[in-house]
Amino acid sequence: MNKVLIISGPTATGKTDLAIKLAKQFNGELISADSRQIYKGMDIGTGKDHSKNIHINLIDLINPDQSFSVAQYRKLAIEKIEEIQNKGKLPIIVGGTGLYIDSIINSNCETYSIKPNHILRTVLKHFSVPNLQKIYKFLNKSEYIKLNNSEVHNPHRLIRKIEITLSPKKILSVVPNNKFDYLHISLTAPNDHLYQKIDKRVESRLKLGLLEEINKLLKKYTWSDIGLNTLAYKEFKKYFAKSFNVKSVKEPYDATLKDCIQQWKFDEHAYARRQKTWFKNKTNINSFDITQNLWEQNVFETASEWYNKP
RNA sequence: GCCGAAGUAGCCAAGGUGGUCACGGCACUGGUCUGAAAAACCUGGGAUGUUGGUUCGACUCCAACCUUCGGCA
Repeated sequence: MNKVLIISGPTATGKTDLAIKLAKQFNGELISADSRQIYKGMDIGTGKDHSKNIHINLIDLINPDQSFSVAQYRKLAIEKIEEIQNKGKLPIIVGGTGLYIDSIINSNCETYSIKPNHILRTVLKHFSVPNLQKIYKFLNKSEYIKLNNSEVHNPHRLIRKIEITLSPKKILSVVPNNKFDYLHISLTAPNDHLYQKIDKRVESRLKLGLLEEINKLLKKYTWSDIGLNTLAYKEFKKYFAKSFNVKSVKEPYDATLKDCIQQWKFDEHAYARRQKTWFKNKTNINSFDITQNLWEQNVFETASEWYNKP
């Protein structure tokens, strides 16, 4: 048995709920593909709101001040998939981090074998984008001219390209290409529908005590810690800078708090759009619009057919 | 009712001695992507309150009207 079921889609489409139902149906076990739920202590903002008696793998892995990357995720996820398969169960990957999902099923990227060069990154971090462009152009002109307009202005990507070029390991070790028999189900919905759901969820997360959670995190961590550069947290930086003793959300909201909340909503909308773009253009995806009738029934039919096929 | 100020995209907002119908930001839209991805980047559409007047030509000047804000009644 080499099957893996994948449930993806933009935020607020009900991926986890669906995955839990499918897990019951097909004797499955969940693996998260979520780049933020890996952080311990960041629960309300990242939406770890599933019931306690559902076990989800690959969440709560590290503290918000620790770094993590897709290459590490890939390794852990593949190990976990095999472990679950060996138990005779169906691994179900569920999450909205498209890059993480792709690292499992489209593992054609040999650069995963090139580790970050922290010294280099620390230096390059201070360079302007035009200077990074010059450096990369100097090092590898033929690759440089292939960069598209968005890549060439993206400092992260330029630094990584430089890092790869300078890596002593010129002949890249071949990353084993894991060929799982996977079914990729992706949920989607029109933007307006998602925005409404997102806005409601924002309000409910505030009521659940998001601000208290942030307060608690700030006792151990700072805004410059990488984990706090996350939707639902970073927007409140302004508010916490202003008032240190935030106890709870009181209505009517203070003006600064109101701005933070509005910004959070907008950021979530933009995030959902980016996710849709990512999944829209992937091949081999079965897409289901959750505003259509019978979508869930259709998902179960598709999944059953795939699951029962030898 | 009177006096003053202001009316530029869904919101905030720049501008000029009248001259290719107008800077930005947010929102919204589409896209990029492989060891930071809830990140970081790229792209697109949309506007001069209304009606007249002056002028070769007005968003810019003038008048009236409408609306908003402040002050006085």
